[in-house]
Amino acid sequence: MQSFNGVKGETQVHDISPIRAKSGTNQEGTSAHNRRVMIEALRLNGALSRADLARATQLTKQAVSNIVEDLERDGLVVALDAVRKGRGQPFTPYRLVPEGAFAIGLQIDRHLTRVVVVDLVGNVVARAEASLPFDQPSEGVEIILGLVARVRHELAGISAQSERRLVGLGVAMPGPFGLKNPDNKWMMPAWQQFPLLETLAAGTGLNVGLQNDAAACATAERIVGAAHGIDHAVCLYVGYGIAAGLILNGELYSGGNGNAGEIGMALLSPAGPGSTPLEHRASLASLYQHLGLNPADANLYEKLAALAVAADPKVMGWIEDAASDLRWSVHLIETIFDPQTVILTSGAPEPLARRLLQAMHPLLPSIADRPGRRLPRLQLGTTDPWAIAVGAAAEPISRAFDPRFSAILKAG
Amino acid sequence: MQSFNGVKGETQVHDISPIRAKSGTNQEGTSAHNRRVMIEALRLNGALSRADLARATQLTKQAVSNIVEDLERDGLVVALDAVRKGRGQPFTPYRLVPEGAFAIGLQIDRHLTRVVVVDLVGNVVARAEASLPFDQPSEGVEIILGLVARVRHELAGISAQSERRLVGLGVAMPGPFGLKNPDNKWMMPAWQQFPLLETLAAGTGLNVGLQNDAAACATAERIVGAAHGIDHAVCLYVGYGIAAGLILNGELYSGGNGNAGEIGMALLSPAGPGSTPLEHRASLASLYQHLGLNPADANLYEKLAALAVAADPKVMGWIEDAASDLRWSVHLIETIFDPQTVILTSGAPEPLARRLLQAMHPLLPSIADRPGRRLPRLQLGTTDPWAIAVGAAAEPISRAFDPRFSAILKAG
DNA sequence: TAATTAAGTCAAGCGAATTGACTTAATGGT
DNA sequence: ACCATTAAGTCAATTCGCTTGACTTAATTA
Repeated sequence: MQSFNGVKGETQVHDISPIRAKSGTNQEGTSAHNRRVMIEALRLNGALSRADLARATQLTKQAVSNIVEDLERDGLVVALDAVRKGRGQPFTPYRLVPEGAFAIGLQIDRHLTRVVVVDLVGNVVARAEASLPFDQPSEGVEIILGLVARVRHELAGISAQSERRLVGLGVAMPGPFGLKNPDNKWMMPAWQQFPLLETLAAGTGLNVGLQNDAAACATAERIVGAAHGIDHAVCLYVGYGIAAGLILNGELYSGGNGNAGEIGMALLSPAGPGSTPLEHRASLASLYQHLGLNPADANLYEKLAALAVAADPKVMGWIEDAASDLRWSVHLIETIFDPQTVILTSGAPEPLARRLLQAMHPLLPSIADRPGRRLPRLQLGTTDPWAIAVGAAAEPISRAFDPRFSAILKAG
Repeated sequence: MQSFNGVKGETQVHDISPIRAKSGTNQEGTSAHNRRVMIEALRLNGALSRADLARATQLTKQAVSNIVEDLERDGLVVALDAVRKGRGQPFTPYRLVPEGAFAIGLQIDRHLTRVVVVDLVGNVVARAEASLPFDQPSEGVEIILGLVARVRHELAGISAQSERRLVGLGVAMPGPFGLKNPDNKWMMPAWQQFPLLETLAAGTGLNVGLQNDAAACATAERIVGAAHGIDHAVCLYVGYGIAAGLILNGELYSGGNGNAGEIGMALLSPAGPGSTPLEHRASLASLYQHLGLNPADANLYEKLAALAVAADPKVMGWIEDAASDLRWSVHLIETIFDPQTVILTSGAPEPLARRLLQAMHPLLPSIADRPGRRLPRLQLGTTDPWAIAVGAAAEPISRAFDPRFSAILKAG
């Protein structure tokens, strides 16, 4: 018997280091998973009868009946009118109750913060924004807590229960996080050093989670956008910086340290003077610089929209250059991830985003160019500037209600 | 109430399209998962007592006891001598029984095929190889079935039970799979068109699965190599072609169509004449061409080893060029995936691989260059030419015994 | 020698899905 | 108009696998 490498399966009796193992599970995990599966099925299919749910999830009618009854008692689903269709007893479809759960989403951007409240199905039920001091997080947090209190108050008006149904607060801000040299203008260094999550958790009493802005965009696309029900999608987000949100196997992928998809810092060639980070070329920051605009300008959005509609030559020039890099980025993403589709999202006004999308065509050949494709290789996602805040809010909802491996396991 | 995009959560009562949903689960799923967790814990930690297992998996002592008893009866684990350590009753460590399961791994390469039998802990217990006609799969399959029969016969000599304990046959061959134009010399077009898996399944009576060679390499690294117990690792495989095997969240990631990681076809710049596929520059095929060697040469391996040891100038020149591209590839991989480590593996002789690894240093700066790192950014994996076959065999073992989401769910 | 610590077993309990028979309420064929 | 058929959904008993809490065993330490 021989091993192909030096690393044999030698038996070491007892290690000093902590034991590495995944958690086990029990009936609670089973039940939690099945509840989540029901919710996801209703989210993806609109409304389903118990019999439909049983067929779709491979559970017995009886199990489904019990779970649906539970969910109904918890106010997460509601029965619609019975439907007669063909032979047999009429069926009673169930659908999700939007007011069954809420989450708060917080986007922290360079000069601006947005807060939204999103319900179980992804509708925005309250929103608020304010400008933010770029380098004064302690002041900024006060502003944020004020906005959160405001939307919470608004939420309280919706129903008496709604406060009880808040599942968490999701934060989205530019990454990457936790690096050595945070004196990088893309990363909002002052905010990264500040104990943001702890302060927000203490100030709101909610569970707080963090993602980068591209991840939030992908999360938003998955809950209410182009990635709805798609298990392998990459969301290319062109904002002030540029990054990719990765939906792999139906879940957001964050990497070993939460920085997966931060392609803004990717160098564009192996070496030498042409070796520029992607962020310096294909990002709105580069566009602002190209146009000599001040990123803090309050009318920036409208100005850009007007220039894009008018096909301003300087804008078109930037588009052409950026499109070249982005076209190649899509090629690389397709080659590396083999996704079902790539979604282009942007903080830019829609006319600009559309022109950018057009300029990226024709796409470079890649393995994505395969026979029998159904989804487009590249499609436009949302260009709503609130999308990141929505995605931030979608994360706690997804954590609470979507089927996922970790939800089955004990503890953690 | 408003939604940030056109895509509202409108309730459609009953769709014609099939209902999309994940499977539910039940106690069988629970139990299957817990068994797998035990096996993984023993694989990662060598030998553990029931009490250790209970602590590590968060299950109760009693549950662990029952499962261990089951596993012991099934011949998958065995008790070692009791150990006295500190106060309390001595504990009885358990370890995996290598002969508890076997799988056959098959590598199909351009001019060669290798077959191995691997046991539960990753030891190679039988091996065989033969040369293969590049473009005659129907003949080739006969040769392969002959080799498989041979190793199975050898396996039968190990124990009476061993044939019953064969969990499957894993195939590894160059990808990508299922593209439009399979008249590409890297992809072995004749083999891709041939109904290989069906023929092998019929000819062996075993479950058959397929991966590309880089994925197999990553699977091998995970079971017995540098990625053992690491949940986020990318395995960069430099063989005749080049590709990456992706271990994400502790599982191999294959993408939407099974072609994730096939970076050989990645273009090295956005456009223009410099836009070459990576495969044309950083692969052994390019080295053979650079040296004027015939890839089918039987002594290729020894020749390359000798040239590398002697620091042949032509080889060193290729190494320098390839290292530049690979250094950049590592940079991109780190930026995109944020893995805990990148593993360089190769079908090249070890001296050549070592020189290549050295030439890749210093690495380009990236987000992987973070404070508090424990693992090296880049490390050398196996250079054993049998590694791909081992990885091919490891896949069915992993499928049968490793904890994974899909193993909990009902049905297939 | 007695107290303490820890591994591991025993037996009853419990939660959640399964099973199979049953009820309800439609449609479609004669 | 009637009855067989089809399908949704319920009822009650069962089963399966983890949990609970008390108990046993066997070592170390004071």
